[in-house]
Amino acid sequence: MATERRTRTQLDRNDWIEGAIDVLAEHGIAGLRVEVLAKNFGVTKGSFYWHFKDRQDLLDAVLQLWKEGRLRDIEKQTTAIAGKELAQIHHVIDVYSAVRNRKGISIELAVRDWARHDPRVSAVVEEVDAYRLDCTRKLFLALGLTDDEAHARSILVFAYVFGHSLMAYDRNNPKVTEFKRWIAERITGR
Amino acid sequence: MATERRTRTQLDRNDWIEGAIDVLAEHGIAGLRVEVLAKNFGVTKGSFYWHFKDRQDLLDAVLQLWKEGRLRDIEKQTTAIAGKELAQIHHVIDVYSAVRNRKGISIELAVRDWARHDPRVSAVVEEVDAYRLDCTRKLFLALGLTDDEAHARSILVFAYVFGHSLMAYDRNNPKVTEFKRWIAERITGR
DNA sequence: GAATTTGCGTACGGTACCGTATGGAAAAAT
DNA sequence: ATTTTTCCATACGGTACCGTACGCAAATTC
Repeated sequence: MATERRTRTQLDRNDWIEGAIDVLAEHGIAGLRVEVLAKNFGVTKGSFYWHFKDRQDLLDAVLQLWKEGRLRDIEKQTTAIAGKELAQIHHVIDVYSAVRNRKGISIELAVRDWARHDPRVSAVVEEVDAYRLDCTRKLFLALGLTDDEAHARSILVFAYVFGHSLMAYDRNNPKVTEFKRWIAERITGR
Repeated sequence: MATERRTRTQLDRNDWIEGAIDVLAEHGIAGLRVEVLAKNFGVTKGSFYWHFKDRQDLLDAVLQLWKEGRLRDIEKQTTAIAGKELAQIHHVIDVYSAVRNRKGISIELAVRDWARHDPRVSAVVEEVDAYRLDCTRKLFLALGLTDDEAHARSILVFAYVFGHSLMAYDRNNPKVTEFKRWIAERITGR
């Protein structure tokens, strides 16, 4: 009998931000409205405006949390045991383009679309991109590649990963796994 | 003295659709509102609702026009003189990721974002993707590659192209042209 | 040249939001 | 046990849309 909201303690700022990221992933930045978000939580916006100055305040917080999370994640995904750098790069490609990571991909695409209409967001995405490229480049450098080649390959890694998630090609193709494997080897140079 | 609208003959359905595509490229599907579009043309929405049943009617027309244009374009860009297939693939990569083609890229990204929230749009994008992959695969096949490898490389071509346009990395890097060249060669296998 | 059709303006009701003001219950502090 | 603070509901005014009803002038047909 609707005890969920009753037992559930009150919402704090972080709950709102995480809920907002869910909505962002599902409906994009345009669908991230405070009244909709409040309805999702089963409360009214009276609650929202207690925790946040206005909608922009929430958006700023969402962006900040996303940025921190992405920076921490790429750092974690690219720390390799010495001698295992190649496997680590394959791991990065796999993790960032994984079918299991649907929500992560949705968030990524939603933020990038958001960035196309907001320079502040664009700046953050640039920062994250730069760091991702940097981390990945280090792995290539450890493999003995030149700086330029390591840079180019890093760009290819992420361009492929995000481009792939953007495409709506034969997902149910049985050979998809083979193709992905083949492509990954082509990108890393084996 | 504002003769533009006076000398300019009345708007027909196609004018509205093309204007809509401009707005779509700049503000995304969420920013494509009929009152805004009307204001862009310097008319009221009374005009719009004469040419269109409702907003969805316009969106359908936009999607249809986009689809036809993309199908025609990829066909045109991938018809190669015998023996010049490799150069043609490089041409495709160049054209679809070109900096000059900013508007085209904006439209592409806007449509793909639109597709993420509308299955009808998603279906069309899938169609276009499939045709693009098919056309490009034929070029690789002409180079003597196996069907699987031609398929995988085609996926890589477009994943890279769209992924690259999605990324906000060092655009003002002087070495960008070199990197793009290097990557293109890596994708085509030289 | 009167009648019609075409293309658009004006005016309206309705919806979905944003942000504010205010009140009030429950929890925490005193 | 009051008082205070926390957290949320209610109610409101305002904006930006959508779609419809209707009017009207210019172009077209008769």
